[in-house]
Amino acid sequence: MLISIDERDPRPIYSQIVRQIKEQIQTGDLRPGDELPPVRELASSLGINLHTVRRAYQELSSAGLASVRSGRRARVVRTAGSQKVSERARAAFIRRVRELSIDGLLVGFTANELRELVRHTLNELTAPTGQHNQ
Amino acid sequence: MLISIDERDPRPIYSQIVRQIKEQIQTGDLRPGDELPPVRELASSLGINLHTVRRAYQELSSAGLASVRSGRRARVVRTAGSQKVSERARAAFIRRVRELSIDGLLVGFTANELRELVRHTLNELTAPTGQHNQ
DNA sequence: CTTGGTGTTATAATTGTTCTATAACTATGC
DNA sequence: GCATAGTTATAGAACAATTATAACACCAAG
Repeated sequence: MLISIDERDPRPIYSQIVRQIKEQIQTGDLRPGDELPPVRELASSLGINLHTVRRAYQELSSAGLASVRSGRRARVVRTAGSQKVSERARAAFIRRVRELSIDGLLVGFTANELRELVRHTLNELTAPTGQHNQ
Repeated sequence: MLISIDERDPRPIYSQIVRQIKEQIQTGDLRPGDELPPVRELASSLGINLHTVRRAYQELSSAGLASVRSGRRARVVRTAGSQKVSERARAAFIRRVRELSIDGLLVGFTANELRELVRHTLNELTAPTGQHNQ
């Protein structure tokens, strides 16, 4: 489990953890059924409190990406990424896309550059290489 | 100046204001040189404190989108969107694109759906209609 | 059925952020 | 000078994030 905390990142620690685990799930570094480290273990290895890790696991659980249940180790859920998109989640996500697009344009990217950037990013994220699946 | 505050939105008020002004700049509702309302005026019209509005204006100023200087009205800066992308801003933005892409995939969108969503969003944002320019 | 490892719950204290409230200050334009 | 801006300085309330402790509940393995 490779997780690191960036002190300069203004985002909360639990959120950084969620982000990195999500990334590992998407890239295939974490596969369905894989165990996440125990909260105490990850906490002490990162030098943080167990509740901070717990909160991260809860977020993953709420997002339907991890199964955390008392007594058993937290695991990456088997159905990750294959669920149907709820209407609410869909609307929220579209808003995020719109906001990010606006920021990109205002920062100086052209629409074409943005389309290309997204295309490239998606290729990288969904390419068989690095997926570790099979 | 059409700004509204959503109590249910967990994001801070100043951040909601920034977001909406950015959007209006991008869509052309606010054009380079346009004046923003005085902090006290916008604050009272929204029923919030002047410092909250001030903070929003500061963020816009930091982002290079508004010129706010003592004694004069805050204005939308003329160079909005035409600046060169700094290497740091570029890297930060690419990270955001990657994160949003991962979230989209994990929520259940396909790569094609995401590309299409971005294409559609960018078209809407950069189409001549609604730009109010010229 | 006990034990060890796990997540969970409960409190509380600390720190930083957001928002409000007041008041005074400084800069600009007329 | 005066009115209209943004700015600075406190201060406090409310909330969020993090830490700290301790005990509790659940599960698998021996």
